Amino acid sequence: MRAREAWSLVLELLLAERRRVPAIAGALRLSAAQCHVLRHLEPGKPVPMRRVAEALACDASNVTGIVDRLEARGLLERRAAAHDRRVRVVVITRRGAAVRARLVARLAAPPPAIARLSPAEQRTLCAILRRALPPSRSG
Amino acid sequence: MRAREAWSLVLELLLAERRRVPAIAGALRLSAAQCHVLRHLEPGKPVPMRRVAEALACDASNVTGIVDRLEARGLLERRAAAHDRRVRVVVITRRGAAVRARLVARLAAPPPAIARLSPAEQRTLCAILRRALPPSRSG
DNA sequence: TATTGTTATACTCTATAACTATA
DNA sequence: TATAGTTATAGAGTATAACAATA
Repeated sequence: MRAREAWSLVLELLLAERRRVPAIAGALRLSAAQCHVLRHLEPGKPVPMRRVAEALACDASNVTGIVDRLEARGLLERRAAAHDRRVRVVVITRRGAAVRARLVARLAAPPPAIARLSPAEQRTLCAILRRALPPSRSG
Repeated sequence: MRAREAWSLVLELLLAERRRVPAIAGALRLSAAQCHVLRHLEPGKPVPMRRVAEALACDASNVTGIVDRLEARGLLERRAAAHDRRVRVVVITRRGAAVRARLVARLAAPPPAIARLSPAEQRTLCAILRRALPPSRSG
């Protein structure tokens, strides 16, 4: 059973890259949670607050403050939902989309650990990870 | 170049397992940062505060509070270092070591994504990740 | 009655700056 | 002068509980 060893190696990689998100976030004057929200908001696709809370995997009460701060910077907007007046949806603004694009680009840059692998190893890694991850997944 | 794709898949796995550490921490009534500290402290091996800060990759001023709370629960102790009276070292207690053992065991349990891979895939994954990770690494 | 979003509250992590005691 | 640890401070994330508006 190599599952434990494989997992411990993944954890190690995870630990090695632990500062990556905070560092990229900081360079864009964002927090990690704010990055998650921006990343989750595709331009032109409104998302209810409740869905944002699920994406962040945190209590809904926290989303109020996180969205407040993003809205104050003009990176997203709150709107009323037509079908249910209890619901408020969040939409990324043009300015927010520009920040999001930079964010996504920086996150996508592979770290040294991945870059140092040979093309063949990278292909194999892709194949295995595609098998490992559940089929239904959202960025 | 599959590096970007491989990295995006690793990020996805990372995202999928994002709640793992907080969840395990919470079950042991610890924060994520406190878990990192306990994990870093091998029984019988004192570590200077400064090294703890490096392990957490945060400013040294934060370590004071984190260690304070662990010390208040009797999970570790502060001691004076013999060679340099400015330095204080941290040592895990017997009680702390017991909590640490449970913590490490739970962290080590492979998640579904890894467990669903075949033994051959797991072996290959191990081999690739060992190549990816720098040789000098500490848990 | 149940759900959505908010507010109030309390705790922890985080960085920066200033301080002390050593070196 | 420089370093190790602390304190003070401010800002952000987190959970729980209570609340108003709506379903």
